Amino acid sequence: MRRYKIDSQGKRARVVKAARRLFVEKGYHSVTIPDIVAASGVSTGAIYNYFANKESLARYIHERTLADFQEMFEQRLESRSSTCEKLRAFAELVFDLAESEPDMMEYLLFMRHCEFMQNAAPICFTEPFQLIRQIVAEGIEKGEVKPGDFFISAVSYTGAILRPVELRFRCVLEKPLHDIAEELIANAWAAIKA
Amino acid sequence: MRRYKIDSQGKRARVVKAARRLFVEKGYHSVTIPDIVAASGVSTGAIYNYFANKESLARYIHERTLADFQEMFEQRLESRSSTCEKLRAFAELVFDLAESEPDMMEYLLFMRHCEFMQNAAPICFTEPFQLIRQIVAEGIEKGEVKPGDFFISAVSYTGAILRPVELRFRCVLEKPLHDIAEELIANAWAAIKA
DNA sequence: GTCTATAGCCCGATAGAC
DNA sequence: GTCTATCGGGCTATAGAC
Repeated sequence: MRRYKIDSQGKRARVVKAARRLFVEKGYHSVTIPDIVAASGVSTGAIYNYFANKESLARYIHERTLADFQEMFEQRLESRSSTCEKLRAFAELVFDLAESEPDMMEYLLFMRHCEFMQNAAPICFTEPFQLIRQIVAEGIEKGEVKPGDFFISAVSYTGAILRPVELRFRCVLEKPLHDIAEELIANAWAAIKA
Repeated sequence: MRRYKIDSQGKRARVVKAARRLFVEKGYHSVTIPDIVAASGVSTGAIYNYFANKESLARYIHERTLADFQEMFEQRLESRSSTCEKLRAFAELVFDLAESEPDMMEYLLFMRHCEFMQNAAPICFTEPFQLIRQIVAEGIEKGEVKPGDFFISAVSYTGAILRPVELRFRCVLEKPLHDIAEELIANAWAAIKA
């Protein structure tokens, strides 16, 4: 009852890892199959054994990356009850991933999936960001977030958190995110708290 | 004493306009010369008469777009004295441009210039964003912005302003930016005010 | 399953007429 | 200055041996 395509030497995973790194760095269209071959050490023929074509490889990477992020976010939310703490969980996850899984975080921040999927939803419409908006909406009901449009408050918060991560990757911010995390989280919360 | 290449019918400008739109939409590498020919109504030969190659067209567009933004920003700063008002000038410029010059604003937000210029400075290192940081630093000195690292406060503010613009372009935000501008500016200022 | 070699296609840039 | 037609290069995806 096993999958019909066995990946005995983890080649599939190596291709995925190398390709995501390259896609983020150079953009989907700039990455050639020979590039992926060189970076992963897996041959052209083997790549086409695991993926129908370059586009379906990109789609697979996209889905996996989003699903992994969503799972991590939900896991960290379990122990948090107040709105402030839940939003902090998002910020901390993002800051942690920027250090421990930079490929994943850069993908989420910078990847243009429209280069290979014409009519896919923007990332900010996907589950994790829907969840953020829901948390903010509940925060307004509970009186923890200032009254107003929950959408606007959610955007103000995530903007104040995600922009520093972008600038850290672009080497504009010199200090590691962990050193300035508390100040960033405080600023973001000050923008929307009741 | 005139330029040696005359552009009698504004073809050069039409190429620039069409190419910037296409570059933002599809990314540098996805845009082909035939695409630009179709979108601008200018022939291949004429395009190569005005620009040495595709890359130098992209560089020209990049420089012009940044310089235009910087000029507009400086102009709007002239009448503002307090830190809050200066930062508001930035926010209002960005919101206005998103409506009146969406191509320009999308270019500034989304364009990956590293696709055609390998070692160019990130946009956030360029003059307009240096200026923002300077304004915030002065605001801290004057006691208008809370004490701390001016870099962090500048990033928190611009993040809370630019993210909504991104989401508006991605059609995640349904309301026009002008309708929610005051709330966004208030949130961003709340994040960093003294 | 995995490899190498290559077919077939499309793009950027140019040549040469007007 | 502007056009159309085309060349050479480099890409994706496949063929066929192992």
